[in-house]
Amino acid sequence: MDTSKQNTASQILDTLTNDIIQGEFLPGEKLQIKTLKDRYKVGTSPIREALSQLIAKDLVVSENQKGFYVSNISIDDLTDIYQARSKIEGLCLDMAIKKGDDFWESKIIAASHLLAKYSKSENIDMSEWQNRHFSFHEALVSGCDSPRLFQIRQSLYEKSTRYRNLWLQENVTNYEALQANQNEHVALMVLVLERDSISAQKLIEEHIMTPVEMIKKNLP
Amino acid sequence: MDTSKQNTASQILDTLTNDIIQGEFLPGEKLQIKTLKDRYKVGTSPIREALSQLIAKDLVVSENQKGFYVSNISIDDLTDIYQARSKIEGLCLDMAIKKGDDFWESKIIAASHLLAKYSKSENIDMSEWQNRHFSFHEALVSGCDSPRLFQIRQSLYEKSTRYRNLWLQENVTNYEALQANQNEHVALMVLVLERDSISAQKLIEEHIMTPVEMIKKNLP
DNA sequence: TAATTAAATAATGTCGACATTATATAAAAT
DNA sequence: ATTTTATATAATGTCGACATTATTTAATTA
Repeated sequence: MDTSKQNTASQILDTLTNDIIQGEFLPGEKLQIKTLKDRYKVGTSPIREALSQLIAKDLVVSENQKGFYVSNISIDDLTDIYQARSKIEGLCLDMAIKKGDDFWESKIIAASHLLAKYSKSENIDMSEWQNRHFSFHEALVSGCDSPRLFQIRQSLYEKSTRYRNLWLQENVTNYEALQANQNEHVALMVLVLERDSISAQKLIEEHIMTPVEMIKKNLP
Repeated sequence: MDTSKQNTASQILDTLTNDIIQGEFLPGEKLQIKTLKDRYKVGTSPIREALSQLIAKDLVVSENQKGFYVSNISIDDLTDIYQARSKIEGLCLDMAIKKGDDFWESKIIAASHLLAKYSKSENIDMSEWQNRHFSFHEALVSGCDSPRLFQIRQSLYEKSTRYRNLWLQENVTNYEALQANQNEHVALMVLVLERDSISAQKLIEEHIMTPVEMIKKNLP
């Protein structure tokens, strides 16, 4: 698909997706057609087409003749998403370790350096830290050449991000937690470069599950 | 969502999904709005909303101002889907083995019996065999209580079905292949009931990958 | 006053119309 | 004859209108 010249529906989809993930629209909130039309200054069709795609992505639910609502959140769902995500990440990492080449290794080392340097720095801007964190994990699994697994990974990441954002809004970063986190990253890289798939898989699963308990406690 | 009183868009989605998976519309085929309106006797909106959902489900692609097309197929995509499917099925089975109770075990034994009996029978109706085959595999993973993993499993199954249908149309079933297949089912059940997760996972992955080579050769 | 019913208001889901863009056809040029 | 340009045709994507269904408000009853 050509993304340079999108149609209105696609633009609305991107914006709405973002607005939901960023918590602009809260879980369970009604998405009234008229409100959305006014907000985004477009007609009925693009709104409904975007909402249709969001239904397929599980970010929106609809009831016939009653309209559209942002998908609800729950502790069970949070746990399920993170658990599934950790397993999928494990699969991706396993495949990456089995198929990754020199170029893949170098990408990991580069990304790790960027993350390590920033984690040690004085004033940490969380947005920048998240970029580097994201890139590091992306690098780890980049050797996995399964488009479908990647797509699943991305979709679950998106869903988990919504939960994380609902939590982050009211929480500042904890320095010690960040350092513990960073130690795991280094350990992870070592295991991956040693091609120790079993241990790496185990660690990445634990790593991803780490924030779950904290998010649970802080869920609105 | 209430499925008893669906709206037009949802009905069209179901029908269209089926028509694509069953090969009523072929890979790469253009899905012209007017044609679909005439075929299903509805207006523009429900058609476009259904197509929007199919885009999110990867069964349809669209290009701005050029319209909608059934997603293309390829050997690479076929392989990727089956590979991802086998891994996901492995995850589901692993979790089922770890969490399954007596009731789950009995469901497996019951489904296995139905499949075994039918596989030995004289005149095998493939549609009925597929039902029982499906139910057996469903029973195996039914102990897995992760909605998300199940959803991913279902989504990949749907995609693989399209490939299988494109192949099945021109192929009759091979008796020996069916018996070999059936032997695997029995072995699988034994491993699962013994709670031998590692071996069961290995076998299910191979089991799912079995038809890939044959489908490859017969792809249109 | 609380519960029930009726009327009024508002929202949803579907439709056909229309402007814009792409494609097919015909005319002109090399 | 082939390429290029101009014209005609067709399809897409968006819009507001409207019938249908839900929700709110007011009126009626117990």
